[in-house]
Amino acid sequence: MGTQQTPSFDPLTLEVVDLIGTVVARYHEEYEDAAAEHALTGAQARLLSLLSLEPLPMRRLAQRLKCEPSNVTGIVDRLEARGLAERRPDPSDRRVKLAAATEEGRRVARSLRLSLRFAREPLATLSREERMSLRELLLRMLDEPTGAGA
Amino acid sequence: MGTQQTPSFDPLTLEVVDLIGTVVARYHEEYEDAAAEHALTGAQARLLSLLSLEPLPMRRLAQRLKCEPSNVTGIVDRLEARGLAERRPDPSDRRVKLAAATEEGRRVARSLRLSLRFAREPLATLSREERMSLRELLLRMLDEPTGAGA
DNA sequence: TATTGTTATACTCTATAACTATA
DNA sequence: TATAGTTATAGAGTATAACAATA
Repeated sequence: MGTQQTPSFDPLTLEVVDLIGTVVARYHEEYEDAAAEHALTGAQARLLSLLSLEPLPMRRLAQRLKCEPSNVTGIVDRLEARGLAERRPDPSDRRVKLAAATEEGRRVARSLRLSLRFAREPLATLSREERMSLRELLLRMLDEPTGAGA
Repeated sequence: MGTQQTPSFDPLTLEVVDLIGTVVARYHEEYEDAAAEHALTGAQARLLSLLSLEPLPMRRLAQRLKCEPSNVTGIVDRLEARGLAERRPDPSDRRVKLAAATEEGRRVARSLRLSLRFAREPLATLSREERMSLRELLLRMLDEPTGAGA
């Protein structure tokens, strides 16, 4: 509306925001590449990575992936068709289906994790002390839940 | 190949990588939300943001967005249908079409940029000195082009 | 002959709404 | 009645291949 209130957009902040944007772009690129190397889409890779830790109800998967439950059906379908995931009944609630990674699925997930070069290369140039600094700064950044609004 | 070389996956590095993943997720979420508030998809928002700086050939847009040129056709089509972008001939090469943001498109792009809360809120908790430290660390991280490979 | 942009095609992801089977 | 998962549908992004216009 009309006059903007100039929200702390000083040059330094803008530069840092831009750098974060670059990190985000790089991260995504490498994640998609790593997924593609395993013939997985990004969504499939993310879902399989979740399942490699523990079986989860379809509903929970949707929450984790921040998408509608109907989408999870299709993604799990495709992983299941390739033998990377399976559906199991939940003994305590017969409405629930637990999605779980197969042994092959866990193997692929581990391979995917290891192929994420982002983990070693960019951070490899940082010393242990610098990594600790970075950890602190990122923690501070992510601290407030969603911002106190106005 | 074969035996993995255990790429410096110490606890600290893993934690930092995880934090970066969280930042990436948060950034994307907020970007998508900001785009949706303007009735734009993420891809449309990214393309429009590029055009708000300068007109670009379709081919260049594809390179910037890291996608195939055929996809750009559709995205620009949708922006054009809403009066946010337009195609112009390139005087120097009649094969080329320059995509450009309309005045309305630039207005939306600016509004989008301002609504990216990620710029102020997470960084607002950091002092100027801390922001400078963060900038240095991020620059160091992004320094090496793509990793020296093997 | 090579390049630019487009079209046609197919697949995946996405949200919405309606459906089923449980609870 | 409420919830979990699915299906059906439609829109958008994506890559591939083939095409017209231009270089």
